[in-house]
Formats: sequence, C-alpha cells, structure tokens
Amino acid sequence: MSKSTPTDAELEVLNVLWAKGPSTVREINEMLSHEKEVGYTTTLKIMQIMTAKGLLERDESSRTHVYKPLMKESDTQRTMMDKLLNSAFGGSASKLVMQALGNNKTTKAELDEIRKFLDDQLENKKGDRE
Amino acid sequence: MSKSTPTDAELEVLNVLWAKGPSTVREINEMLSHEKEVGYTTTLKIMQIMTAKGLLERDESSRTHVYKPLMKESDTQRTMMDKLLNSAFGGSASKLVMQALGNNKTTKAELDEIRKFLDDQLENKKGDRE
DNA sequence: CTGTGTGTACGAATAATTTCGTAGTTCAAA
DNA sequence: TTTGAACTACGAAATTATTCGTACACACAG
Repeated sequence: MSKSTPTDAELEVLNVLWAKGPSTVREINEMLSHEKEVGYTTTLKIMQIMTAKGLLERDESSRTHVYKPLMKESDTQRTMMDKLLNSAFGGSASKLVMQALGNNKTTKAELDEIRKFLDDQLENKKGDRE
Repeated sequence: MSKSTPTDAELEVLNVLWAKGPSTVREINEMLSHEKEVGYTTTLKIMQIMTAKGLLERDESSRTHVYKPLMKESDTQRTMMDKLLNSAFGGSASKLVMQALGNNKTTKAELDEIRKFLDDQLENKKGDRE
C-alpha cells in the first residue's frame, strides 16, 4: 500500500494547517490570500474535497467548521520525498542529497547540522549488515 | 523566469532518453512497456506534446523520427528538487536532506559519499560570508 | 501492383484538478 | 422582524494531463 501525495492546492492548505493548527476555512483562505489571489469558495471546496479524501478531519460542532490535518507533516514530506526519489533520481538518495546541497545557498549552520545528523546515521550503521 | 517541471508521464520518457540517448518512439515505448502497459500511440502523443513544449527535439530526417531531450538530467532534477523544497519543506534544504536520509535504507557507502561531499561543501564555505 | 507492417498526425474521450457562481442556512444587529 | 454578513453545499466550467482510436503515408516483400 503506497501513500498518495497531496495535490499542489492541497499542500498549500496543509502547510497552513501544520503551521497554525486547526483552523477555519476563512483563516486558511486569509493566509493563502497573502501569497496569491484565491476565492473563499475555492478554498472551501478544496478543503471539502480533502475531507472527503480523508486528508482532513473537521469539527462541525460549531456553525463554522474547524479543520485539522490527519497526516503528520513529516509523513507527508517523506511520501513526497520518496516519490521524487524514485521518479527523478532512480532511487538514489545520495544523488538527491547532493543535488539539494549542491549549488544551493545552504548556510554553514545547515551544513553543520546535516553533518551531525550524518555522523549519527553512520554511528547507527555500525554492526548493521552491509 | 522559473522553470517548469515535467509531468509524470513526461518524466518517464525523459528517464529513458537520459539513460539510452536519442531514441525513437518505438524504443521508448518498448522500455516503458517493461514497467507498465502503455499503448504505442500514447507514448507517441506524449513525445509529440513534449516536442511542442520544447522539452524534446526531434530529427525528422529519416521516416522514423529520433527524439532527444533538450534539458540536462541534472537541471531537471534541480528544478524538481527546488519545487519540492519550496512547496513541502519551507525552503529548508537541511530538513529535506534529513528526511531523505532518515528512516531510509541508505547504504553506508552512500552515507560516506555524502559526508565526503559535505566536507567539500564546508571547505568551500570558509571565507564566505555567513 | 497490392497487401502488410511500421510510422506519424490528429481528434476526441476520460480523468484529475482547480476555480468559482449560486442557492440556501444561520445568526445577530438594528 | 427584517436585513445583511458569514457559512456550507453543490454544480459546473475551465484547465491540464493522459490515453487511445482512426486515418493516412510510406516502404517493401511477394
């Protein structure tokens, strides 16, 4: 069973929900409006569809419904990563990582953080097969 | 001017072209057939559209046209990476990298390779601002 | 010459996504 | 109580992507 990735419009909604926590359609639409023009009913429809798909859950106890995501941000990130990994990088995580860090303007702080993370990974690898 | 990312079907075609070099529709379709069922004219149409979009170039000098990609694999990878980075990781390359390496079964060899790469990156960072 | 195999062109059906108008409900202020 | 603002529901248009059937061109074997 492989997970499905949210569409672009859905991801925009999820990003707001992950950042702000459970929100109403109006709140989401308000945030999205900062980035681009988008009608209220457009956002509403997207969120209704997401609820039907099982991406969101909504609390209907008050007249103004409150939505919250059903998937963790990190799980969604992983799913999307895996898709990119397999569709564009032939499954090679190292190629992907180097592409991500390559000509990008990653800060030294970030690079240090990654190296620390990498050392941990290598540490955990000791005693493993392969 | 921001670059456009190929669709899923287009990416499948590009993957074959990058691996095999300039090819005919039949050759591409043959390769794609190994993975999934796909009609010849479907592949043809996709490649015609890609040519119209400027993703492919074709040599019509022989009756059987020969197609080749107009974008480098690495450029396309970067473009797709950037899109994922901005749409799902808030632009944080380190989050993305750690997600990629996290619970994934990356081999020790790969991790070593990445660390080497990382050290180079840090080396080049010396004397830079930030 | 004629049929068969291999090609391309093109239109159209289908599907998925995104966008938004309209209708109807509810609540509360005037 | 009437009115208007804020909501939800729903249908449908617009867009993009995917898939494939059909038509027609060309080459070459028989």
